Amino acid sequence: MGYDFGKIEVKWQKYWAENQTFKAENDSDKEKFYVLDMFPYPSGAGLHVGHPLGYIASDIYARYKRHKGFNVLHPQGYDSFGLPAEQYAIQTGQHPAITTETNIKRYREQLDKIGFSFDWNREVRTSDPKYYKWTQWIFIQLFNSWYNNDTDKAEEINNLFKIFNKEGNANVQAVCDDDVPVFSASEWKRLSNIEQQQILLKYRLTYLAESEVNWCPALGTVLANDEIVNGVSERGGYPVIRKKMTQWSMRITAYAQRLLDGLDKIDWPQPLKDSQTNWIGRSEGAEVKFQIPNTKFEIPVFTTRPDTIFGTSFMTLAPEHDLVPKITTPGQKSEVEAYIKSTAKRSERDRMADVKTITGAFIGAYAEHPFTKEPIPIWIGDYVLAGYGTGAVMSVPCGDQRDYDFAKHFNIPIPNIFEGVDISDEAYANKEKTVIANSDFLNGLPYKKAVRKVIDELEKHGQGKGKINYRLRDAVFSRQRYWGEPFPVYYIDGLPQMIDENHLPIKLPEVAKYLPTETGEPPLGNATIWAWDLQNAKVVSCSMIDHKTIFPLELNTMPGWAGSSQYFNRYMDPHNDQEIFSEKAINYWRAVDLYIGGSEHATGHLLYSRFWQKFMFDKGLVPVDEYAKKLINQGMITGTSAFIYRTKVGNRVTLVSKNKIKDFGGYPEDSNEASKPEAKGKNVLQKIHADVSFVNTSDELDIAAFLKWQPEYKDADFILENGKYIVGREVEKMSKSKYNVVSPDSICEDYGADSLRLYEMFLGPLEQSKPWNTAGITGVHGFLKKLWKLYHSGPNGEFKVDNLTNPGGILNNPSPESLKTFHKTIKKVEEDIENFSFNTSVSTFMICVNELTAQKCQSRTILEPLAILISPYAPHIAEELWEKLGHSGSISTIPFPKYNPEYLVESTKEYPISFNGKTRFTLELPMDMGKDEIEAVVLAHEKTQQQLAGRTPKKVIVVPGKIVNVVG
RNA sequence: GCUCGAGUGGUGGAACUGGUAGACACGUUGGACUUAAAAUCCAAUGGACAUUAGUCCGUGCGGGUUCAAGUCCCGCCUCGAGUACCA
Repeated sequence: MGYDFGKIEVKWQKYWAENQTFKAENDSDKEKFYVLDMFPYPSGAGLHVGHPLGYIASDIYARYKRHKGFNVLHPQGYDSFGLPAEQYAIQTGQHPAITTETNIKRYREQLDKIGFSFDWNREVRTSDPKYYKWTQWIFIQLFNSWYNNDTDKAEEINNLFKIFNKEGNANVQAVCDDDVPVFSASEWKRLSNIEQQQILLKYRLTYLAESEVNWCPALGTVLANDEIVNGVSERGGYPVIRKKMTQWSMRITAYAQRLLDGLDKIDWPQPLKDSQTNWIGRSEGAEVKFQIPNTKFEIPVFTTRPDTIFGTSFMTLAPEHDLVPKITTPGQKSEVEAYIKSTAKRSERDRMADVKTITGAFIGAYAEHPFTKEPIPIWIGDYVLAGYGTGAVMSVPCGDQRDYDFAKHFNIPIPNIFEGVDISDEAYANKEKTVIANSDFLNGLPYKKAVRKVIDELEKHGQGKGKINYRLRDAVFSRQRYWGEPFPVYYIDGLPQMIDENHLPIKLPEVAKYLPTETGEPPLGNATIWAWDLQNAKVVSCSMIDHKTIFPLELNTMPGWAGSSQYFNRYMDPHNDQEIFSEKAINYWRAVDLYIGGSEHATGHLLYSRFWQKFMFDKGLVPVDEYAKKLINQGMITGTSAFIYRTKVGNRVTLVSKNKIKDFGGYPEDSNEASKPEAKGKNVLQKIHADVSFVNTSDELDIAAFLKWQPEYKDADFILENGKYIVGREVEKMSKSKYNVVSPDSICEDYGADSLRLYEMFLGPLEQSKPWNTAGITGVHGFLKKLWKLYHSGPNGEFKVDNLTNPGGILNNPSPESLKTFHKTIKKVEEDIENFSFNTSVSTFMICVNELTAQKCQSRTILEPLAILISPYAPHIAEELWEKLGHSGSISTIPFPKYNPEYLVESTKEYPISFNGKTRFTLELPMDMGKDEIEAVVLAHEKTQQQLAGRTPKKVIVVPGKIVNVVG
């Protein structure tokens, strides 16, 4: 009886589903362990073999932890709001909910075939109103909060309101908009309700504000930076302009420092931490105020080099800076306006790509140096970004290369304030070696001391202060899309109001069209019913808006990251319709113990979700402020594309086999030869992707199948080698358009899910990216067959354990060498799982089974625990063998075997001995011999004596079990 | 440009704190069993000379530390990922 993986896998998958084998309880005496995957977006293309890599790794770990006696939470769900479903809807009119449902079904089928131990009772979908009710709920909590820098946490907005009533805002240390005026309690009370609300909005953790976005008028929507190529939209090639729009934003900047500090507490990959650190971009320096004489204006700038303040020879503002129109002199007006117009046309990307060209304009105004009181000309230039710092810089050309280049270009003086440094060719930016000169009270001071001194002086004169600036910006939270969470917001007199929590969720309305309306309103503007009836607390028809009891609703939807920022906590109590999760559930599960997912979310999801978690922590809703203790980034699995080479001979299309190209007098179009000028007019062969499913493991193309797929080559000539057409191979990203996609379904069908699981792990280290190559799977598949055989040694292939009652059939006493083999394996496998070295443990299994087979191991004492050991990796075959061994029920919670160190002790061990790194011989010594004893034996050894030739050894290096080294 | 990571056979990759480099697997070659193929099993497989027994060279390049370096230090080269006028 052979290894019939198909039958076994169907049987056990059905068993697990029927018996709810992997259901996690919120009530358990066992210790908890939470293993989380990043939930997938269910795309129409289905899964390819690259997708489940992380899921397999986390599944192995989850199953291992179950064997170790933990109550394991291992959930899965779908991040089902998103662009592709909406694009599809725009093209076909098909409702995104329908395509999403279809895709989820397909995903589920594919996932089930791989045999994951997910607790599907806890499935969540971000597009499900029962789920996004709580996304909307969190939004309301954020709206009702402000960030108090004194207590360093988020607090109720009502408290702020009370403080304003009592004493105004002079003593409030809050993270808020820059333009909040200082007011007293009496001034506050004199404000109208609307004015008060407008001020509170500047403090709320989610707020409405004008921000600059990439607007594509033709598409009628905002585009992200990566949706724009060379200044035009990626889709359609329409022009994109930068435009100010009123948008919802999240005040993530309030948490910048805590997001940085938190990184020290969590076990995440260093590169990922680095990229978050980078993204937050903390820099220390000072804010300096420059007055503009004879006006009420002052320009604050941020600088990391306040020590160079006496080197300031001009100021530069971002072209979009608010003050520019106000302070430009009439004589410069036309030039300045022309410049602003020309920069506004350039997209962010253009600006980035073209950093070499120096442009700018003098605006005619002068600021006053805070110390020397000398006039400083004010320029605008697009090397200064509106969104960073204050959008203005004090330009110190001797100390900053960009300022230097700008000064050179516009003939602005470059005063030197560094001692003993030549700045005739370039700026001098080495802070550590800086000694300041020509700088009044700073002369002779090194960088650090000078910085401190300047900040002291600035503060004394009210001209500035020490400041920490962050690169991180508040996150824009509005999208002009249909397929996302609606905001629980309506407007009275243009002011946003939260819908009462009791009326959530606010469900997405049906719309006629999924594109934004022509007036620029988001798709929800196309809904026939989409307004808020305050009295009756329900969504009603647009035509009835009277602004008295019926009010307009927010038409934007939330961005993709909204739904994924708290899903890990919702899994703990996913069916709770009273609370986002119960206190009991969150206090039991607390945090994710192991999170596995891709590094592409480093500065998106993984940052936003940490932000929300910290907010939830401040509100006392969660017990920990970092939700994932350990995180692992699995690498990408790339595809191995296949190419055919096409050319024309006369009028005939000719396809040339790879190794015949040279004989044919040609070369592939991307080869070195083809790029040389002499290649012109020579025989350059076009490379065309062939579907990898028509290519066998020896790179031979199945011509018949290929022609069926691409009938246009029916009449082509094939130039073969040895009767075969050999394709070219290249590693590329796995993608439909490259015809190199391998689906897990076909692998499961041909080799089984257990082979797929083992092979994905065997391919290489989890965190590395590596190419898929189906050919190699025969190795692990062969291993599973050997494993099966190990348990089936009878002459007719009957199960070996059936012979248990048959005298002489089964030896219950394993041989010492089998015990050694097996206990060695337990130790290694356990260590490997704990270190996430899944690839090497697969090798360990292979060695183990090979050795046990060679040793003719027939012992139940070994074969039983071996099945457990292997079950996290290959659960189906393990369950089947476990059953054949006479057990009922699932193997999944049977305790993991323990190794006995006694079996690992070797009685003697060969110790290689070397002298001066050259001469080597070995001694056989008992394993348990101590250091001194070994030394004595080594010295007494005849050969050692010869080698030492009468000299006394300086030292004997002993590493028990490893090596002995004698230094003569 | 900056930050991080990686360079080991024909290929994917092993090698724990420096301690017999190339585990395990793919591929290739030869053999067994077969009418044949598949499947299975056995053997060889870093390179060069010797082909019994051995010797020398080998972890991107050049130095260094050490009895001993893939591993540690210094200087380069190449590739990959992220980020980009951040004042």
